[in-house]
Amino acid sequence: MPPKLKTEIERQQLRTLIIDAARELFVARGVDAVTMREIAKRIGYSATSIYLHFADKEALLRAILDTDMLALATSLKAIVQISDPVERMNALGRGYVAFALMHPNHYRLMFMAERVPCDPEKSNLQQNNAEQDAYFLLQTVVNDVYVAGHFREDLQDVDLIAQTIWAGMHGVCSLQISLAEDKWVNWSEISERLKLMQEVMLRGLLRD
Amino acid sequence: MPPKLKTEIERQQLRTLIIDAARELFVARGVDAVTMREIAKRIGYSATSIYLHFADKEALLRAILDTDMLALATSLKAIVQISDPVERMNALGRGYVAFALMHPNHYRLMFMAERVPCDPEKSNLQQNNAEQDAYFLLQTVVNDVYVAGHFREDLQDVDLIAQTIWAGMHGVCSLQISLAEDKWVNWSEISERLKLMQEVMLRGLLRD
DNA sequence: CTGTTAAATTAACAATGTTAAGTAAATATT
DNA sequence: AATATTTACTTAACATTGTTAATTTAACAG
Repeated sequence: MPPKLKTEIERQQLRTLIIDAARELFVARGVDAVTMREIAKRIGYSATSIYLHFADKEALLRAILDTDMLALATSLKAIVQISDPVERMNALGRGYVAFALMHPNHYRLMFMAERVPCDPEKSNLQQNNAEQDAYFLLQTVVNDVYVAGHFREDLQDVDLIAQTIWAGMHGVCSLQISLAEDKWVNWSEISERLKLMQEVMLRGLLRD
Repeated sequence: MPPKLKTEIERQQLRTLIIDAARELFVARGVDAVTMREIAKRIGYSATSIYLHFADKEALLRAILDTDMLALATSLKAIVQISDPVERMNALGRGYVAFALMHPNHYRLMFMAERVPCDPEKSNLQQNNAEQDAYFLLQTVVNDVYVAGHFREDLQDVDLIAQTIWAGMHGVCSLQISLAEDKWVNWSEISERLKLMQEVMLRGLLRD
């Protein structure tokens, strides 16, 4: 019962259907816990049909990650309107953390999983396009603060500063995502942990 | 061919043998990539024998994590000899990061994996014993700095400070472990990223 | 009308975590 | 000493998984 000869558009639609179904399941229960058969069933196809669109489960995951990276960049796009560079940088951090905590399982797949998430070679996203590349957006925003002369004078490496800010935000997010339920630690409120991390970053990086 | 009636000590030895073999394989290739049959083969038993000592693969992993947590605490034990509280806190951070980067796959299992790593109920480790509980050691060291009056005066919550320091160190370590090979980002040297994070933490948390 | 191709399916495989059933030796009981 | 039970293990077996091969059905081309 093959309804035959699909247009390129129809093929893309099915591809997207698979991606969306798979993402929903991956995010809800983790990549390893979701079977190809289950994804297929969800959209009314047999498991093997997925292999007509993706080489294997890994390739399917990569395609999902691509769209999630785009979603992150898109969710941060609006902050470029903020005129004060330091306030813009703060807003970027807040936006990043908001995305991470609102979509913890996406975030886990994107930045915490075993697989390397992004390779410009294998991605459809445009590197160094602020609308698609959140890291480039961070670089840009940090560079603006640098050019405005707000960082301490011994800090001259924009990449290094950006990566340190990222590490600080990522540390808060990933500890929360991995260990929030951990009974061993008496966790403070996530909002307080985030607030203190941002203060520490600003005090540590900016001129007095 | 059962060589029969083992003493409790012999049972413990076999248990440890399984744990050590499993850890070596898990660390080398990841939990999901290693099969129970493979672990068993490595020590000359059949796969089902493992189930006489561990309920399932998850329980085996938990037992491994317990011993790794102990290894972390043990590797940090020596820093308590440092008399200056701030220097002691610095050394703790350096030691933590050194452990993470020297044993990245252990670290991944301990703090980055999907499973909640520690629950005092299910662990054999003693919580609040600095020789077994690295988080307690961190709390203690941070508290010493607090009591010595070195933190900014608006910082009154030792747990919150400790968790923020942990987040900063964890951010550097986990980004490195997950994304060091990522071609998307032009990474600075890990040593520089670590150094800047420590500076930022100190400037951000301590009195001027 | 016939042959080729496209889009899907069902069958089949090897591998995996795990459980069930079996076996042989040491111990316990009579 | 003979038998029964327990212990420590093994082999068989199962259901599930990712994936490939073989098959089906329908649309299109000539």
